[in-house]
Amino acid sequence: MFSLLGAAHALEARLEDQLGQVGLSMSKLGVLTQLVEAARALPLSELAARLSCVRSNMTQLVDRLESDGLVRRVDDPDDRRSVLAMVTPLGVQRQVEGARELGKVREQFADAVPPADREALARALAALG
Amino acid sequence: MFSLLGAAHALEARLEDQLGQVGLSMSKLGVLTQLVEAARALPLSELAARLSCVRSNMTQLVDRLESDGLVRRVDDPDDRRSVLAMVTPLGVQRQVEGARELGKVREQFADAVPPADREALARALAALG
DNA sequence: GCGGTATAGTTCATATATGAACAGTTCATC
DNA sequence: GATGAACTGTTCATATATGAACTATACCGC
Repeated sequence: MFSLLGAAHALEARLEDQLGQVGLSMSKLGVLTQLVEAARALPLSELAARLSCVRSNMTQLVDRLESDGLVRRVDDPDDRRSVLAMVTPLGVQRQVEGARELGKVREQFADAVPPADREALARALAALG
Repeated sequence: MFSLLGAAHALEARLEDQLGQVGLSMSKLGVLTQLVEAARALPLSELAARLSCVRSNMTQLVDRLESDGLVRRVDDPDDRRSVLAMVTPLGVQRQVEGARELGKVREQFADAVPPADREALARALAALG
């Protein structure tokens, strides 16, 4: 159990480190990726739901993304309660860079797992979901 | 890669939840367990090293443990720079309760992994360490 | 239309973690 | 013995996350 937590911790550290080279974090990249994939501005609640976190967390995350210039808050014309997060051109560019860095880590990860154990690993992890 | 992160995240949530029932967190239980196992007061740096975190984190963690009444700060008679964390009787009691809750999660975890995949899982996780 | 309920985002308090900067202390070496 | 390097814990700023409390808005049933 603790090897799983340890491995995940080490992996997260490597991810944060790699993303740090383009000025991102896993959380920030997650938001940008959702916005890029949706190809439209999304309400903060929608983002919170997609990234499985509470709304107050998204408020702060978008605050930071906004002050990084990667996202802009826009009023929702259809619902005055709602605030949409819209990715900026710079944000799109960063998302691409972040995804590239993520890909590198993914490769290293794949290389590190003994090929014979991949299926069993996937199965065991799925059983824990 | 993301199933690993997801599984670890879910596991952590279950752990925190279970420990929450006795008023602890993984971090707090970690400190208490180190102190109980060492059977003596330990300097905060030593605790930080054992739990692989930075010293400033330990300062805050011990602050919270102290206000919970589970730990006391004591001057180190041999080194005036050093501050020792000493577990209180209540802290010892909590550690026992926390370890019991941890054991429950460990059992659930073991039960969830298909027996045939255990070795491969261990091997794969070790390769990622 | 009104009233109650649900939803959206924010704010606040809190927990966990990092890293930089700082003050006091120890220690090796000259 | 003085000096400088190394170490101790703390403080501060920051990032990430949760959950409770709050305001404004939307919507449902009557």
